[in-house]
Amino acid sequence: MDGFQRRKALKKTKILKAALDLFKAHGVQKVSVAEIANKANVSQVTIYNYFESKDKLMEETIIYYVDQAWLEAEELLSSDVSFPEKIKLLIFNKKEAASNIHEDFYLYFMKEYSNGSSYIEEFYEKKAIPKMVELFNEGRKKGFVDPEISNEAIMFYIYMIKEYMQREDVYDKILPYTEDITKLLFYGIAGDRKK
Amino acid sequence: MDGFQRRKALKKTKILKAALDLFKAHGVQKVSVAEIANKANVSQVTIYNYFESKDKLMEETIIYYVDQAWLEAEELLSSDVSFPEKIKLLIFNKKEAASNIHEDFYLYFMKEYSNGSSYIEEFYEKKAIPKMVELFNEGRKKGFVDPEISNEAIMFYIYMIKEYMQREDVYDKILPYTEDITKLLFYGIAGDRKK
Amino acid sequence: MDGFQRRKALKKTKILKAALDLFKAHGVQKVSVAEIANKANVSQVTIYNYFESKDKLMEETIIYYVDQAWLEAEELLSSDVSFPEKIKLLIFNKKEAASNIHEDFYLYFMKEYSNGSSYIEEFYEKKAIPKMVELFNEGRKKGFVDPEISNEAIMFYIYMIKEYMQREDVYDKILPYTEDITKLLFYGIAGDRKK
Amino acid sequence: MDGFQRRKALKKTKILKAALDLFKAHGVQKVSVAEIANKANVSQVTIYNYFESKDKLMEETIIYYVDQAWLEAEELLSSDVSFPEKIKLLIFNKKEAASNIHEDFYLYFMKEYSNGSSYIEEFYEKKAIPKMVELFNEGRKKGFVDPEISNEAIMFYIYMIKEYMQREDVYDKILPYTEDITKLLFYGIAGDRKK
DNA sequence: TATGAATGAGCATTCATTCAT
DNA sequence: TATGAATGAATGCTCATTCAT
Repeated sequence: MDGFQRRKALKKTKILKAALDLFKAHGVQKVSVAEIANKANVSQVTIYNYFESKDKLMEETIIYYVDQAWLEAEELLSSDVSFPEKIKLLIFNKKEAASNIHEDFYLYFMKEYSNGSSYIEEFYEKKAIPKMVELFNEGRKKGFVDPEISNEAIMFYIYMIKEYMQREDVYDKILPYTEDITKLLFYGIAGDRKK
Repeated sequence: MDGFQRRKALKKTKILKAALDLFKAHGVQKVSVAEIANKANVSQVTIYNYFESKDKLMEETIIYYVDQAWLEAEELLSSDVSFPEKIKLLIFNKKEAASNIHEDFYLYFMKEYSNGSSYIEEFYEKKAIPKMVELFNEGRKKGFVDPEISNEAIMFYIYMIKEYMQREDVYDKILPYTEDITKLLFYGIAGDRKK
Repeated sequence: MDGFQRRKALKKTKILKAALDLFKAHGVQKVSVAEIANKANVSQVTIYNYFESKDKLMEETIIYYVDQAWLEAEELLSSDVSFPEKIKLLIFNKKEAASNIHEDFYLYFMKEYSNGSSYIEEFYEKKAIPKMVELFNEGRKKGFVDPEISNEAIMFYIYMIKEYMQREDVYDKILPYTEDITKLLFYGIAGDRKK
Repeated sequence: MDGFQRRKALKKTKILKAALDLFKAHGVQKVSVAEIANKANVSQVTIYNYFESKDKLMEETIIYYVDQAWLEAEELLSSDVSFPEKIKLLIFNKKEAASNIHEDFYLYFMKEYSNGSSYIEEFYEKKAIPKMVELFNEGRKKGFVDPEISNEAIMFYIYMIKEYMQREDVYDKILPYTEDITKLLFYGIAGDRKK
């Protein structure tokens, strides 16, 4: 990558960062291209030169965000803590890049995901899901996970909780019940019947 | 209620219905007052006469929606099926008014709820929560519910799943895992360890 | 005037009063027909039944106002005070119906006057001007008024000052200079050179 | 000022000119931003880019107008004519930028003035008033001005007449009485009693 | 006669996008 | 490449006026 391209990439990142910050804070719909340009200290047209349209910018912002978030998640998954702890951190760890996402942005993110936008789709298929499956298998080996439950269902479950926790209005309300939620995740509403 | 008022109420309902349909389908922000007026076959101004502003219209639309949804939920809760079946239906019953809500509308709904808008808040406090608590207590009596888990946590859990299922992009994907999800809800990822 | 007509007249007056109050307070342009209807406790349509249009309502409101103001002015002019005192009161007497008129209303009033709307025109010609001329002649007889100055010019002068004083933004600022203004009116910027 | 800025300033002036013309002719409230845009041959949005809002545009238009009017007034005041002639010209000189202002615009102008909008306020304090005081002092030295009358009162008087003359409906009617008005200004309704 | 309901036309303002340099 | 300037289209909202009872 020569100087030109490096500078170009830098500027792109600057724009993506600005966009991500604003999208996270106020949602996609409420943020105008002008605001992003302003925050990134570039002209609106520069944004169009790099990203074609607000829609495309949003797509790339999501990709940028996914990449960042994945770095954090991967670190956690590869770390040396017990299975239950991993699960708990995965769900409640507020440090993650995702923290305090404006719901509106999350929606766009999820839509992107389910729309089959190749990058996100591939990211899940090639990176996120395998790593999670690996985690569950580890959990099964250690007796934490019911062998009869499909990985898909568990994943759905975990993403669901995680996502729910991201919501501004939910997190604080639910924090006091962290223990209960964890218990529910592991043993369901019927409780640990072995005890 | 005389003829005048009846007609007024009818028109109001017509507008609310149109608004609800459109909000559900495309979200609040993407639907213009003009579109609602069009769909309801009234003039924009009539909407303003009845509802003051788009914001207020949205509030009333949410109330209208909650009322409708509650009718269905209450029927289910009062019906003569077993506890597990009730829970399952509560979560997966697609017949409910809520079906296929555009996420954006849901966001507004939840914001309304957490903002302490009196009607919704009161609705939960006075109607929804008591009925749910009653359900859980019944479940506990019959041994389906861990006595150590708080009602709040369970409710959070159920609403979370329910809400998640409402999402256009999720429902179809998750349907095949209905059984697994139900199991997870009841026994968690550890599975029914009593078996 | 039978009961019907009396009630009709009463309602008309009620509307005119409401309109006048609002016009005075906020100007003609900022007051909507709905507000007038509201303040007068009648329906908008009733206003249209009586006055045809907002424009016509305004015309009649002005007439109503002129009639009221004239009553006060006439009383003053017919009273038993000296010529200079009369002039002074005429100009500075804040009690008059006109007090604290929103400028915007005054504009409409003056436009009406200069447009040759028959009533106002006639009012001036038949009532106001003759009375003023009478006053000036009395003033001339007593040596207060230069015989060489035309009545028209004096009238213009007095109306001008009076009108200027009506303006919200002017009255308070100018009050401290009341004496100076009066002197200027009587002796001009050159001052009383006889002294 | 480079080419960019020059063109920008030019366009701004073009808009201000259009706005001033329209405001003068029909008043502020009756003129829509669209009309101004049309007359200035720019898009509405351009106006918003330059002036933020209709209100701000109006403020700047007033400033623009004051500046223009002052240029003419200053020239007159610095010219080599007698004191009485200066006063007369000041009042009756129709050439001035102010000519035939719609009253509504004048209201906004005066409101601006009395609201303490810094520019106009400062303009009066630093420029207009000192120059006028200078004029009066000159008049006093030459025996045209009563030493006992305050500058404030005289200024009030002159502005009042000037303003009154600006009004569309007044000027033509009053023109025949120019001489009388001037006499009244100098000697009051009592007349020049020295004669 | 009186009125609640309804409306077409208009307004200030915002925004994603393109033009011209 | 980068940008200041410009814009068409749309939006929420208001108002004087008319309809229908």
